[in-house]
Amino acid sequence: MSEPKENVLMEKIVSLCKRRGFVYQSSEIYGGIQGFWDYGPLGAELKRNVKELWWSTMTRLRDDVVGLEATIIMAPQIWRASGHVDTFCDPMSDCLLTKKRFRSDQVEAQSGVAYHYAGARDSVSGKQVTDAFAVLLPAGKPPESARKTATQFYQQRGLENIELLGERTEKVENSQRFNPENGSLLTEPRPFNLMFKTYVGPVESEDGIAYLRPETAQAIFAQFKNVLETSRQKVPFGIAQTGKAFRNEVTPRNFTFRSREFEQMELEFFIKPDEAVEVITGSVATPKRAGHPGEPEANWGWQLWHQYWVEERIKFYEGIGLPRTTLEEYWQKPEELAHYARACVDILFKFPFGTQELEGIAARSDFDLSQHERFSGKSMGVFDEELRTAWAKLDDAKKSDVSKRYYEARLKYLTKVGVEQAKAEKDAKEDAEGLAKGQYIPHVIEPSAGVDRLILALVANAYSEVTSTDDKGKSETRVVMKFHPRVAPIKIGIFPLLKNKPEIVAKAKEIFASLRTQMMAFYDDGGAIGRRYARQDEAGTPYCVTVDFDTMGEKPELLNTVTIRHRDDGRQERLPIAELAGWLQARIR
RNA sequence: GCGGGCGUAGCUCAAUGGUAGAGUUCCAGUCUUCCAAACUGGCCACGCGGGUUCGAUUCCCGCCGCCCGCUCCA
Repeated sequence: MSEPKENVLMEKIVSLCKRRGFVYQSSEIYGGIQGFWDYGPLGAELKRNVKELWWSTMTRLRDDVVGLEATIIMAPQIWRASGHVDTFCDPMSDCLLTKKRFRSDQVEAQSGVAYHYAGARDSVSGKQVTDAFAVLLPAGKPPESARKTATQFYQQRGLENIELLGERTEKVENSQRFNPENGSLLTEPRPFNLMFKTYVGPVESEDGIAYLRPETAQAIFAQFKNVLETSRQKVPFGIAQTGKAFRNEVTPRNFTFRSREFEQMELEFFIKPDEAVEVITGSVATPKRAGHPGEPEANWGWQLWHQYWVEERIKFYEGIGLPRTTLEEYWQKPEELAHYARACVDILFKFPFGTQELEGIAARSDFDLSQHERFSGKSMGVFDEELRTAWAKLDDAKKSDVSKRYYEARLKYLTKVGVEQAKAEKDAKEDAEGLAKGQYIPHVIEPSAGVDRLILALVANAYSEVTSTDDKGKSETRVVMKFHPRVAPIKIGIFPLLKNKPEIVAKAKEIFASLRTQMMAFYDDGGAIGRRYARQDEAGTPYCVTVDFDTMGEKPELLNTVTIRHRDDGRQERLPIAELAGWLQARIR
């Protein structure tokens, strides 16, 4: 699993990130803080580029997606409706003997006789330990085995010649307090709340408790009706949002991969329930083959929409320089799916520390909007004129068939979330009647990506080393960050060939002044030309131009031209200064 | 949260119970005709806090952080 070589690569990447100003540890001068990372000058540009590309791909270049920018702290009821208050708060217990960790509520219940000990004493040194311990034995097993386990426990605490103290027994029925594997007592269940808590208002009282959002998505659901009414969009359409989210991870690991403060890029794409599609178009289209299904059609059911977004997202990754060979698709198995999800595809990237998730594309049915409808008491349904018109033209058999299926789907949701049977049936019936009038709660496809993970993937993918040997036989290794020009932090480096020739310097500065209004450009006249190229290679700058004597007209036919040097192969070509901006724009867009 | 390893310039690595040294990077300068050239000068470090000691970067303890494993990952 953890080849030393992969570790070394990760260490090099972390080191380069710091050296070149991509990523620093947060609060480093105070010793750092676990799970928090800052982006330096190059990292900030890289991240901005990635977010802007996502934003324009997902919203500006599409007719059917609009944006939202919601607050990080929202009404705490949102997190009850979404389920985060419950599922983010798992009680945990550790085995006192082996330190193995358990979800307290998922420990297999056991019965038998518990042997309690108040402590132990070393019969030779006289040293005493007063930690309490207990072992559960199945009924009928000899007490000796409990004493043996307890002896191990006290040996770990530094005693050698164990004399157990205060043994007493107790009958235990269906207890979850003992390790099923060895009978050892577990620690008291301790809550692990993964949501960061804070207080709104000056008084830190229970009433003021609020949470930093653990995902950006819920705001989209909470604002769904407002966006629908003000954006002139109709289902199917999407709402996109990027922003910070916070999770108090048990173990932040792998550099920035699992951070406690991180940024997400999420789309909630709302679609009609399959029953509505069927009524309107006569039948529901389902996936025919793997790969991109093409431009959306009115008869697409949720499965085609899901496949469409998986392929759109992979296309996006390819477009910013993550080849398909570095990615993996993982279709979650039915038993792995969250209870509300119908399907979920993870897009994974082959990180040096393992193949890990970049983005999840979940088909979440109408779960989220339904939850907010129940918890807020506000309708999350939409009215669909097309559906009402089409419904009127159906024959009675079809009406009753579709109606029944919609009723069953709604009933299934309502009973699953714990609505009492009689009320669930009544509500599901109302929902089915609503469908006949053109009303439904939209279903949703959710492509949800982690910005920081993507940055790390781009950095890992770009990292490459070039070893060259000079004529003295001394070899050295240089790092080249092969970012796609679209995401590269600096697009162009501009150098005067010589620093001490004022006219060359002035010309280079002139080019810099003109290009920097259009793209991230960097002027450098420090050190030898080769050193400047090497510095830009480490920053991942795809192109560098150099102003030389020919630019100034030493060879008249080359007047006002510059050399442009390619990062990945060192190749150079000559271009008129006037064409430079256009040449670059064509490559960084 | 548990167990193991680690913590010296930005980076790579030394030495030491008695005021920390090199290479490289970086900055300034001389010199320059396209891939980390040379020379000169300069900046910069014992993670933090206790303890032992006349004196601690070195020994001990605690904390913090990083790496690995366990656990967790809606």
